[in-house]
Amino acid sequence: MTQARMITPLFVDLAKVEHHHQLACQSCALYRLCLPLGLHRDDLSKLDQIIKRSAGYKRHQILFEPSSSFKTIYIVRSGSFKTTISAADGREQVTSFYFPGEFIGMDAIYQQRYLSTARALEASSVCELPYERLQDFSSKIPELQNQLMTRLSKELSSDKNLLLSLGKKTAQEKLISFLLSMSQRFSERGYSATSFQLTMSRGDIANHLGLAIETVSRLFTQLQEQQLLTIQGKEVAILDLSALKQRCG
Amino acid sequence: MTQARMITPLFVDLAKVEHHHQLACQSCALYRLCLPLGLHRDDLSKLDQIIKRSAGYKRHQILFEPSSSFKTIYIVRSGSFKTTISAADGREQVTSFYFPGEFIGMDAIYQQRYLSTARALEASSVCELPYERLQDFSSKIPELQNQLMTRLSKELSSDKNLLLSLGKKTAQEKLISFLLSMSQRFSERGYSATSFQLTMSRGDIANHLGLAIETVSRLFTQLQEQQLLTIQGKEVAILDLSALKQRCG
DNA sequence: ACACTTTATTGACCTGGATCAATGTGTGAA
DNA sequence: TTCACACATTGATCCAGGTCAATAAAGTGT
Repeated sequence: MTQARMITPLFVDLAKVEHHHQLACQSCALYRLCLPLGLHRDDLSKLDQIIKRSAGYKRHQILFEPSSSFKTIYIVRSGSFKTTISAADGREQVTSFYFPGEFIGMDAIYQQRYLSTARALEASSVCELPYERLQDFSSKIPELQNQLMTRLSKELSSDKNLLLSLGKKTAQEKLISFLLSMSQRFSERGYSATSFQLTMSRGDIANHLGLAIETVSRLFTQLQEQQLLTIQGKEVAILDLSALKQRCG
Repeated sequence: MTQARMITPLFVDLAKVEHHHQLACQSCALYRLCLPLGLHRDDLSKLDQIIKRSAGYKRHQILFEPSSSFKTIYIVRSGSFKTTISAADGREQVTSFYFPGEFIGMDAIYQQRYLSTARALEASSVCELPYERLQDFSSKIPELQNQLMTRLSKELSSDKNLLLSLGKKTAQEKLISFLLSMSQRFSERGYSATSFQLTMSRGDIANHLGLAIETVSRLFTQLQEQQLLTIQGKEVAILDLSALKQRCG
């Protein structure tokens, strides 16, 4: 989500205000995608007071890991993150990518312990929601409670769709599904649905989809040969969105 | 979860009361595993009034599917269920199995539409929680709200663990992880951790783990040859639990 | 007890994608 | 600008697990 790729006004102000850590939700460019949506004006300003705007995270910097104590749910403010879960022997699975307005760390509510490790994919920043205070608030503000449940349920839905990909789809279908999901998320954020910059490496994509790096690389080449997209480095241009939709299973 | 396999007092009364659809939560044998845990006596009796105890479902009967309108979250009262999610071309992925005390349908909160199809694996029954009324209640009862969030988060955790299995584990590790998860869930419910009856078919297990039926069958044979367990039909006896734990990755 | 259907096992063979290996292409530090 | 190192592509080969095929059990209804 680099500044260079912005094509609509939604994020125009983000660069300017990036350093104003205590910017109120009401004037945040993410308002339409974020938690406060649907909250009353005065509820929102109360919520505002418990939210801490963090300093930035650098590429590869850890936001939390299983050894961190769970106190906070994070919302991406700018940039992007990945979460990974580890097997006993160190094998890792990239479970999700997160973009502005999305919540990270909700799987820690059960067990009060982060299940996964979250790392920045690029220079990024987050808002921190102290979970205990969020609980207090949401018992007073039904709409907030509703938002939290909806977000949890949304993550559940996307994990279940990924299960379908991992369990039943071919390598090509997996990669196309992934690209379409990226396309949709960029477009929801006011960027082009057909031309965007991936923030994760080929290795991250391959791992996330249960494939080898080489397979991902070959598939990109193949999709280019079929004139469905172009890709150079991290820059993707989708040439035939509907053809891709037909091939994703 | 057949009556024949009960070995502790936890479920002793369940057979007798099975037909009392309006049995109160307070006297339900599932109390310790279920939603009401931690609720005050009077809150509980209020909750009781919005819960509907359903009639039974037969093996293979559908509890809900994506075309059903979302109004209800279900809790398994007896028996077991599976949920499947479908690709456009009809391929299905078994996303979860559900046992007594577990919640089905939480992925429908986002979008207000069931994402998956839920089917009974055996003769089963559920409690129905009308979601709207549950929302009203949980804004008055913080502990209930907390329970709901925790359940959502728990399902998120187990889905993420399944992602790790599907993405990074070998066929044998997948099957062992699955058996250990079953073992734990039976044991939480007062059944033996080492001797239990699977309620799902080989096909369901294979599908859930992203394997072919034949592979599952061969792996069972192989694990028997290695003296780690015995299996005849659906009856499993784990002979060396700790050896299995070492091999699940 | 019977026939009939569904589910599970076992063997033989095949293939999609992994692995191994070599080379090419950024990209950031000094 | 150059070095150094991480990341990406491409080709050759291999194998875990899938597919196909043939029985064998285990349910299920009559």
